[in-house]
Amino acid sequence: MKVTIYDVAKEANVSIATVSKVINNNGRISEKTRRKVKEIMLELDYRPNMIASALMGKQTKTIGLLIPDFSNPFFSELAKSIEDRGHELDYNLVICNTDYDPEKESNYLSLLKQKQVDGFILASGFENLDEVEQQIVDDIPIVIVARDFPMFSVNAVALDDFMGGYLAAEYLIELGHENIGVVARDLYSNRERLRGFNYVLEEKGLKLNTNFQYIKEADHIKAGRKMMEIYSDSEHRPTAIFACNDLLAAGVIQYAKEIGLRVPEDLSIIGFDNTSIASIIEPGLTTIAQPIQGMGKEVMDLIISIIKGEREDKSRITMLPSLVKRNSTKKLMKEN
Amino acid sequence: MKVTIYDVAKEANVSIATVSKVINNNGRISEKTRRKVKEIMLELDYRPNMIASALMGKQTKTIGLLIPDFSNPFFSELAKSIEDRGHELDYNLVICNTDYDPEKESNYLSLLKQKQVDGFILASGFENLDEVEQQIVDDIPIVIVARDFPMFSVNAVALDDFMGGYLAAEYLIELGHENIGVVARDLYSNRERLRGFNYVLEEKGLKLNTNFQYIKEADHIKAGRKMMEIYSDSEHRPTAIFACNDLLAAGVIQYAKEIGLRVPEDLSIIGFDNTSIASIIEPGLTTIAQPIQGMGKEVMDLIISIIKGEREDKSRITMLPSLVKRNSTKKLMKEN
DNA sequence: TTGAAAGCGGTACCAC
DNA sequence: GTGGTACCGCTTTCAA
Repeated sequence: MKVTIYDVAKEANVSIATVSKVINNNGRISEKTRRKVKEIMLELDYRPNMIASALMGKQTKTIGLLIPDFSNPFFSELAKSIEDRGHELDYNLVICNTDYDPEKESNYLSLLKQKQVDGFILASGFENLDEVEQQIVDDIPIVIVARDFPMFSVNAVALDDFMGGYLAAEYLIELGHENIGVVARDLYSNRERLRGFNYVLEEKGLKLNTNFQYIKEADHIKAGRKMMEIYSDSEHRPTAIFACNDLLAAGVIQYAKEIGLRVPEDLSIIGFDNTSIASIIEPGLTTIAQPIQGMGKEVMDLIISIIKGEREDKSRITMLPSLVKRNSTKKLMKEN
Repeated sequence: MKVTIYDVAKEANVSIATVSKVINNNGRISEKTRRKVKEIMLELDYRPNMIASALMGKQTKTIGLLIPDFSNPFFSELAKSIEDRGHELDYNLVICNTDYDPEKESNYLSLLKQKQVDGFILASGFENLDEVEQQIVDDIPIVIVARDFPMFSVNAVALDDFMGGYLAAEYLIELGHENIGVVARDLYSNRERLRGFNYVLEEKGLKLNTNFQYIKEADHIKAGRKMMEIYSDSEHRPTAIFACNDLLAAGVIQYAKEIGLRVPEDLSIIGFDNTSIASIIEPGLTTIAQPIQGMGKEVMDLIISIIKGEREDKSRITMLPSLVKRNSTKKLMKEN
């Protein structure tokens, strides 16, 4: 049978109250009994049952992480960095894959609430924030990561997506491109990137390639391919593409090569995220880097400080993207 | 305040015992009271506190998953498939990234035991199985996945690694290659793959390229590059490489291209796992496919049946690999 | 400084 | 059928 606080108490000739105090390091205990009890705990290899203490209102040291899609390296790398920080701080993660499905999202939310997680980190879709607001009303600590919602009062660690799009456009234009296509999903973050992108274009008196449309496909590689197909079939094929994540960019590159376009000579491509695939594919992908490590750490630190009640006010931490140049982009050669 | 079983009982004018029976669908209850109670539960939006019932010995419906490295697509895809099946069966996953670190492994194991997870799925290193054996003694359900330990009596869902290596060798030899290099880590699974590989070589009277050595580097891409560097610097450069996972293969391809080798014309490469990166990189990677989806489902089903006490005996489910041909391999052109 | 006892929110046995 | 009640293992107040 598992050893409980009673076993320790009996063995040490003290009450369970006393044992509890030495476990939690509080209350007045003589140095002598404290040592004695500690000794017995070691001897019996006693591990407090966290379930029992959670029932008394203590924390479960467990946080729910909702992720839309594990198989996207951006999210798995983000999850890894969050988990890393959690491990340092002694928190575990219940990870849920939501497939961008609102129903799954709210199922998980209520299920994990039943399991008394200390808080939630949402990296998920949640285009509809009603559900989230409800949770906030219920006073569960929540932090949103990698997704910004300027219109809501939620704690968040987000990327400056506008700036990301801005950087991408700026660079492509600097390279001389004027006919540029975008590949994006109809998500808030992507819309922001697009907005930043268009901002620069307008500044320069340029316009987005008219074939632009939001992709629907769930499989990003395929979606990238498909969108590139649309662009390449059009009369005025873009000389450069800005893809709103690395996976989309990979799809674009694949298709471009298949139809005989050289990257970057015939087509420059810039991605977003700077996940591991950016350096795996060929040519190396120029991309807008998200500080994934940093975001993971920040979001974990933020939620824990909220759980511990260390902050009253809501915070929004905005991280800045940066341009990582590799070989998928090149100065446009004027054909004349 | 959260609504408890007492609130429901009071509101429905019954005892908590009755409510409990309704919740768990057991005991004799009149249809009338059952309906009444259910109605009240809905009305009050009552959610049983799983912590409390866990304390009474019921399951937590939570399983610990130990993974060595999230950022390896094989593991993130495996985790995803396990999570998927868990979701269907109403189990959550606490996912832990162990970085192949034995200390982290045992930390997590004991921590999650304190949290009363119903069982463990280990996809982790655990070259040293002492720890695992200890847990088995403690009677915690454990299943090992993607790692076989023929010498231990543990439940497992594993791949036939020997056969994987066998298939790889067979194919390369069929293509006419005779000087073949291997890239592998010193892990049980990799050793098995190598053994299967060598088995075929010997059959054909061939021998592994003498520059073979186990890689040490944690970063698989880099490790692949480094190993390819060793092979290419040697006098008798192999005409084909068998890399024990797709990431290693990607590294090999990168380096090969950088030094001007054409893949597959000058060098054929075959990977292992058939993760998403096999179709992302260029050329598409010929690889030995692991049935990741299937393994995820099997391992989840297996652990749950153990948890439910539906099986007495230990089982070892062996899944079979298959060869997926893409463009990184080619018939050897005899130079004469 | 220590310990008795009242919970926390359920489950399950046993009377009625 | 239904309800009283003793737990599960721990925390916390309060008295001694």
